[in-house]
Amino acid sequence: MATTTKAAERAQTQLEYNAFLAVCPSRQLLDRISDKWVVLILCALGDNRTEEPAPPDQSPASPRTMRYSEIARLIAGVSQKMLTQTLRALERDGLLTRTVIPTVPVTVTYQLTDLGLSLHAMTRAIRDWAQDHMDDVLAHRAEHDVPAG
Amino acid sequence: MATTTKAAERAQTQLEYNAFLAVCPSRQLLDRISDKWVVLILCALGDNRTEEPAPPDQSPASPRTMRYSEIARLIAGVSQKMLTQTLRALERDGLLTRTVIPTVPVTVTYQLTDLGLSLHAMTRAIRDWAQDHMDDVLAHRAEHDVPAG
DNA sequence: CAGTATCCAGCTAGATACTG
DNA sequence: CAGTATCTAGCTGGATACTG
Repeated sequence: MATTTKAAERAQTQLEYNAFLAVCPSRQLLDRISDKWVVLILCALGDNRTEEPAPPDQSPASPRTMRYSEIARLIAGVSQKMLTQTLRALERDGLLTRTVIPTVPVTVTYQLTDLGLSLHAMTRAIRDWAQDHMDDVLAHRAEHDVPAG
Repeated sequence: MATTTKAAERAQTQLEYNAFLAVCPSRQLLDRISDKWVVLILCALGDNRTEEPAPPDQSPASPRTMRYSEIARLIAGVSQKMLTQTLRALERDGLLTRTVIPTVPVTVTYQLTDLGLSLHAMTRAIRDWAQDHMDDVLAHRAEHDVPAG
């Protein structure tokens, strides 16, 4: 079938593609953190106090536990659909725990697991990088965008 | 206009949303690394020798310079459109340099800048995390997916 | 070889309404 | 309060064809 010539080529390269990805497991994680809501939720649960080092004597056992509505309020721009969907995915992956408290109006709390906290450390490192270098990136971008000069 | 009640509420929360993001610059970087091609290109240019520590005496000045077609071949699954588009975006952000050599069939090479290399260090750290913990994630996922038990 | 331009399918994610 | 379900618009990204 000469009709699938281009497609066959693609299929061939797909094999190399997979081989490359096989040695590059970042792809697996990529699918997880490439979702901006994942990172923002991680950010919210792992570092909900804004850059503020909490006084250790006030809340010594800061559980970093947040209710659904708290997360929704903090991240705000997220829709219910995306928030629930992302939280469930993270729960499924063992990055956070979901606790249902059968009160009259049901209460649900979320908390990062150790695994989730370790990933949060990664994303926080990236955020630190961003704080250090984002100016450079934006400067380059602006310089590259000069109309004509 | 009472017709925009819901929209108005959203607009309100958007403000909080932005405020949260304002203190969380990871959003800026997220838009950059949330693209899987970005990470794969970074991976290709920053670490094209597969985990293999190159002998320092063989290629002491390993320039990590790759031609367009080399990158295309390594990542393969990427389309020309996405590859070019992503490379240009990264060049615009100062993460890599694009060099055009006016040979008879034009030659174009790409190379990470120091800035790009530092971001690559971040993504490599994440890849290391993935290698260490992805099994846990997959185990949790499988356990969570048990049909009925 | 490297890139541009166009067309289009598929997924993402937002809005809305309803439930326990 | 916390979620589920549905509909849909918009963006992403892939295929294809053409250029210098």
